[in-house]
Amino acid sequence: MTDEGYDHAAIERRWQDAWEAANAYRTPDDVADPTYVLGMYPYPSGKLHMGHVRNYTITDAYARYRRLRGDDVLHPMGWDAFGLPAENAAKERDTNPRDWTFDCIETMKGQMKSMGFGYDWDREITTCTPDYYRWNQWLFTRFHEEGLVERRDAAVNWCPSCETVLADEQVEGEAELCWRCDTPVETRDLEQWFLKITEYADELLDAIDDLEGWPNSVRQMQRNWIGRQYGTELSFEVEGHGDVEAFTTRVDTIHGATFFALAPDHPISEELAETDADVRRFIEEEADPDGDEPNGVETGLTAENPVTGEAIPVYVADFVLSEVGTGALMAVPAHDERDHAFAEKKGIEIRPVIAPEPKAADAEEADAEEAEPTIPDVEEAAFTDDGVLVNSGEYDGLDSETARERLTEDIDGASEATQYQLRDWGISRQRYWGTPIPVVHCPDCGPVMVPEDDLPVELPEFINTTGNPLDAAEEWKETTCPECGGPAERETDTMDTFVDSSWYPLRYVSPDLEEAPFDLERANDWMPVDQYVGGIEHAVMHLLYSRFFTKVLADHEGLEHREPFENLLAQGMVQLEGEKMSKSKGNVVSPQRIVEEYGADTARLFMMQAAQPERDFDWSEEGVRSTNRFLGRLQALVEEHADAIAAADAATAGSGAAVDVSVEDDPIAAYVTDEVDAAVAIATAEYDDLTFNVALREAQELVRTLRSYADYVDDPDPAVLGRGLSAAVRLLAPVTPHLAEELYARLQGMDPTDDPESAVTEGVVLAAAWPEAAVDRETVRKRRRLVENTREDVRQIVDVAGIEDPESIDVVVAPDWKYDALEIAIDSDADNLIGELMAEDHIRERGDAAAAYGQDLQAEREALSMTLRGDAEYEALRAAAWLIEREFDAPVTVVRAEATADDVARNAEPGRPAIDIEE
RNA sequence: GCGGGGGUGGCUGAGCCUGGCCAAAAGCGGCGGACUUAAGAUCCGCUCCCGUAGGGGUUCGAGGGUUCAAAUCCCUUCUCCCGCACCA
Repeated sequence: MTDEGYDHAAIERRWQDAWEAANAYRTPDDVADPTYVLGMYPYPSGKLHMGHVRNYTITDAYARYRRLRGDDVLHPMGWDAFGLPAENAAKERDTNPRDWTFDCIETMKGQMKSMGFGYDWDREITTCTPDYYRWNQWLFTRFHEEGLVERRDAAVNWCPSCETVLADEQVEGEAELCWRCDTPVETRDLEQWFLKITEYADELLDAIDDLEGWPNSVRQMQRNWIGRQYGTELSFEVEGHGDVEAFTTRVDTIHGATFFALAPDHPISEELAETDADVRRFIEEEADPDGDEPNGVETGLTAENPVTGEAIPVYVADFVLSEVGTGALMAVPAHDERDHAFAEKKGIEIRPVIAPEPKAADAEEADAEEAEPTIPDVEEAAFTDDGVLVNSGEYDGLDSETARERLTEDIDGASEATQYQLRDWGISRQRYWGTPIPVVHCPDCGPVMVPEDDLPVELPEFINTTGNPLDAAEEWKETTCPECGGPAERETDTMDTFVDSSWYPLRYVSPDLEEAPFDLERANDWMPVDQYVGGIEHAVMHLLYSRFFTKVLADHEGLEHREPFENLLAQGMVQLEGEKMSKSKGNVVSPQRIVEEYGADTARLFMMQAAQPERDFDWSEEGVRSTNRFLGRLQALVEEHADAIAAADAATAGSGAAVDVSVEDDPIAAYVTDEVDAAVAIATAEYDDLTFNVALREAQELVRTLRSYADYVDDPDPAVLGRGLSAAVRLLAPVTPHLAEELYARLQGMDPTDDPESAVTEGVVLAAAWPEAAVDRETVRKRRRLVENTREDVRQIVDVAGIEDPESIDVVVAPDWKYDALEIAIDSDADNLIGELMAEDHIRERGDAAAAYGQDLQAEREALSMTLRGDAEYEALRAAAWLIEREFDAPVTVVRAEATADDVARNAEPGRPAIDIEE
């Protein structure tokens, strides 16, 4: 690097030390309602990767921004410290998960500090400490008391490689692979602990509509996951087996049910397998629930259709899933594609009972004899839409929806039923490194909750074994029953780590509290999290479980919030050449290297200005270098002028207070002042929206303008330049905090290298206020457009007219009466605009000119919009005149139309000055 | 299949909700110029077509429609991406 580099290492170190010494990011317990900004806490895997850096730069930038705006901010960090990788790593390295985890935490914490993330480390939480996980246990017992915990024998997803059970959510794709190690998942029957999240299924689903601060994609994914369906539950009597429950959403098609199907693991199927060799062979060998082809075997039994009394054949079929509905279904080949395929294969009758709704037009034509529905041809393909019933006896002619209601009412034992795809949450894991489930198994009393006073149940020392280390910890396992005092054994399963993360935002509120998981009163004040940021991979699991926990805590613990996260941002990926960075692809860019080479500020700024936070973007070394150069130039610019600025007026320049510059005295300074306001107005709005990329572009643009000013003018006004630099530095401060602090101190005449203490205590951006803009965005937009259009017009004229070397350029701003006329035209709804205009004396006086302009206005009537007023346009153009002079190397005169010759002024309109160029 | 989000100038990508200063931001790439011994960096322009005074023409996946006016609203259609899925 060259003359433009700056000593990022020294600067970053200096300010990181300063912040730490000043405890700058501490949020005291007594603040009323801080803005709660949270990034998803990381799993301490060893090193920070780019995804982390992006995630936490977003939250840090937003937290810093809110702080500069004067908010109290809560911005904590912690560790999702339980989990399988620690166990595997411990085995590999012959250590234990605890030491390995804490090593990782130390490393990552150091990296976070070197990135300059401003966390309240006094609130740090680490889920693998008894201080934290005791509350998982406590919550488990509370859930139990409220009837939200269940122990049942369940077929579970078992990963043979991880030797543990997985939640449904942790099984990926059609191939059913373990989310961690991609091993095909097997099924096992085990006694498992479940949290009854299904009790909250309706609320979890319905409340999604109100999560307006969440991305639609995530909301939709949760809706799908919960998968609520309304239908009918009814029973078919299967000969020899009594009533068998089936669920259907299409009871209107029941007259077309031509067979009945059972899942291979349905109790009846299993019973049949014992005596029927064909059924057994099918279940054991042929059934392939993952295959595309529906397969099945006839049982020889029949089921009685509860409506028609008809006896239909019963099959065991592999496309029937025991987890869906009741594991048994009435099949209607005519109106269901899957049933149709199966019926075709087995030669089962396909009987249409729904016809398309006759078209309204047809109905009218055939009015007299009532439009007969046309029975669809279902031999080739099923007709799956709703329609009108046919071949359905007394129900003929009803529309599907009405028929469903009527049939559900009429059929004996049938009832409306709701099905969910959401299952209860199995939290048992046969692993060591997690929260021990606080249960004791007594031969006499059965499973007994560990009493609150005996919590936490702490993990024993790690034992390196192939199975579950807790099972091998004999001494630990042996205990007495809390109820009868007899000998008993501890539960050896631990909890899914998603339990830990389901309530951790609450723990930050009172991380050291010993009486409860969280301070209720403060949590009520501080929650919910105002802005949550993390990866889309948690769209369902973590975010759904957290919502569930929050609702339970609201119902039973007095929490006054039912949702944990008000606004959610799912950040995009950091890619390299369009591909996700991953170790296996070997295309990983190390944040550490970037920080060492360019500094944390460069890394942060590059990431934030590269793209909107929710978008994927490509890492580019070139982009990083150019960002680094930008910071170098900014630093040099401040350095060059700092002394003059500080000397001129430390109070004014440093604080960025309004500077009084008139266009008359110093048009260029006025232009710069306007641009400072413009940048502040826009960047502020963009920071509010978390569109850092736009905000930062504005800040960078401002620096460019300031540099042009300093270069173009012989002696730039230190007050003007100082105000601009001070604003620019603060606009960048959320993203490049170290350099911002350094430069802010310099602008106030301090030398942080000589006098770090006072620079820290007096100069910090942290203590400064966000810059204020003297204009609104709309004015900025109009002003910039005017200047830009005018410059472009001059260029065009010069170009089209072939003017080689302009002698002088006159810019004539329209007379006030035209602005008045424009305003009247916009407000007016009169047919004859000219008449209305001529009613104004001062316009009528203009004679032909007024009539001509009136006609123009009339012609574009609907498209008119208000510009700045004449004097504002005049000022803006005067201030910008230097840009034109600089470009064409010719003097530019900006005048009002009143002060110039009529023939030129005639062309001037609001928003569009007349231009006259002398060759 | 169901649900969600897209298709914009050489590329990336804003705009679309709330129609009109939108031939359409910004960045990249390309071209020209300034600076420099030179390169790099930086700065100033240009980058759909035509045009000797700011003009005109044709564009925003395709086709229709609404409107004085459509990239923006409506309908149809093609296509890409993401999530879920033998879901009863």
